[in-house]
Amino acid sequence: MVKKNHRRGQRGLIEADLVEGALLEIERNGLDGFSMRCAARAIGCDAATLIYHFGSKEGLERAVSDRLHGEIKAPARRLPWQKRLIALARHYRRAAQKYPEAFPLLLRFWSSGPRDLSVAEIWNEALVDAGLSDTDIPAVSFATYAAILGLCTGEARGMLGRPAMLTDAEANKLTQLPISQRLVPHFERLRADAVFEAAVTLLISGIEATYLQRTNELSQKYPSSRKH
Amino acid sequence: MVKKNHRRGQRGLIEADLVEGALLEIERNGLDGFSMRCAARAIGCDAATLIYHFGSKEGLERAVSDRLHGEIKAPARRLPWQKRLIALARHYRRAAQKYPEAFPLLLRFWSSGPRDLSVAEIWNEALVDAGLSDTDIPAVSFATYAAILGLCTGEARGMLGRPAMLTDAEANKLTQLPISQRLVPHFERLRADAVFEAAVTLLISGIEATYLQRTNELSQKYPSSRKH
DNA sequence: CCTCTTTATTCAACGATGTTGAAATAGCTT
DNA sequence: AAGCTATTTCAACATCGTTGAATAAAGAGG
Repeated sequence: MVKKNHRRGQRGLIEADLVEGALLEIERNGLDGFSMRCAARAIGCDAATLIYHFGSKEGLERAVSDRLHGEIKAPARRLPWQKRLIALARHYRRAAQKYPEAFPLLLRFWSSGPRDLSVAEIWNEALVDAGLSDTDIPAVSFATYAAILGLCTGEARGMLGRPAMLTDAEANKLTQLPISQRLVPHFERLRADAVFEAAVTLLISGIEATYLQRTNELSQKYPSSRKH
Repeated sequence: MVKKNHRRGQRGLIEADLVEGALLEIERNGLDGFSMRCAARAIGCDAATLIYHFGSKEGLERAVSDRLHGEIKAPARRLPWQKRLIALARHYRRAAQKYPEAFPLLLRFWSSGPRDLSVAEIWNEALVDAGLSDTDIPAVSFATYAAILGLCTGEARGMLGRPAMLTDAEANKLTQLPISQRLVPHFERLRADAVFEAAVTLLISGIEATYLQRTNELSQKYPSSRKH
């Protein structure tokens, strides 16, 4: 909460508080229900103040998105590239779990903030250390990043918490879909952790299989975790 | 356009036209600028009519999302599982290119419509034919689907069209990021096709490497495409 | 200490939005 | 023809994002 009617008219510095308040408000009211006026009231200022600092509602949301990128910590450089990518992915996932409502903003303002340049650097560096050529890296970097973001967004939106089927119409339709019907109990038993691990393993072993020789020493030293 | 002041009060059937009009309006005005009143005017009806049919703005958007799923055609079952997954992914990508503004709705209303149950069936069937066990499929299905959706959303949002860096502040920051700086020309030369191919190849060869024996006959008969 | 300038905040107002309840209308059934 | 029901419209409401003028605080220079 910013102190009101006190030391007004001073420079920046408190913008971080405004962003933090907006983030909190998004988590309280949802991304759709988020409004400048409610956020301003919760923070203790006027809606026009937020517009003054961030230009528009979109500007504020962009700032919140950038704030979320602050949750991503750089992994130790001595780690093998696989573990570095996994660490980054875990940070994104943790951010998605901590701020599920605001997380989709990352997909909306992808690569438009200053902070994610730093993340991209670490990401690309890991791919360099993996042995990929400079010409291959951009596509792989983009693809893996999109995959992780999509995955975390899906988990944040609660795509696998609830029972997949609810409506009667859907239940009826399900009887005509043999595979899906057979898999229902497995889908119900699905843990979010398993999905995340599967995705990360898929991506990393995909990189190894596609771009690296099988006998690569890194691949042997730190083999991608294989299911049982 | 629904005829106005003419044959009013008749049953359903034209709901598809309302959805189509809303989809067109979203593509014209963007997802953020999309409003019930504008859509209604473009369609030729009142905003309240849309609420009557879809319950709310969110209901209409959900219907549009379901309409988008209609763009996904089932691939021939005789194809090997890899080609089937690739075909599905291509359909999503085409939908993202055809309706870039509306496409993010798919991430928003993931697995809440009736149509995507059919898509899920095909998706899961491909994984069954790949030789995955029933216990492994849900996680892999979810992970790959999230990855494809994230990727197409990224492309639809235009994440790789424009030059990655614009601001002076960002350009300055870039000088301290050696890897990213070195990769800039490669990122500028990046084609969207390459990103998509890289992602799909990564996922499929990841599945093969993680869940299948190397000597699997399918993997030899239809090897995942390797870059040059 | 006063004054001037710059920066930050508030207030009132505007047009537009999503949604609602009552009223009106068209088609179907009897 | 009359009644019924499903559909559409209209008017109204509260709320939204944004703007421009007014105001207050802090810093600079004398």
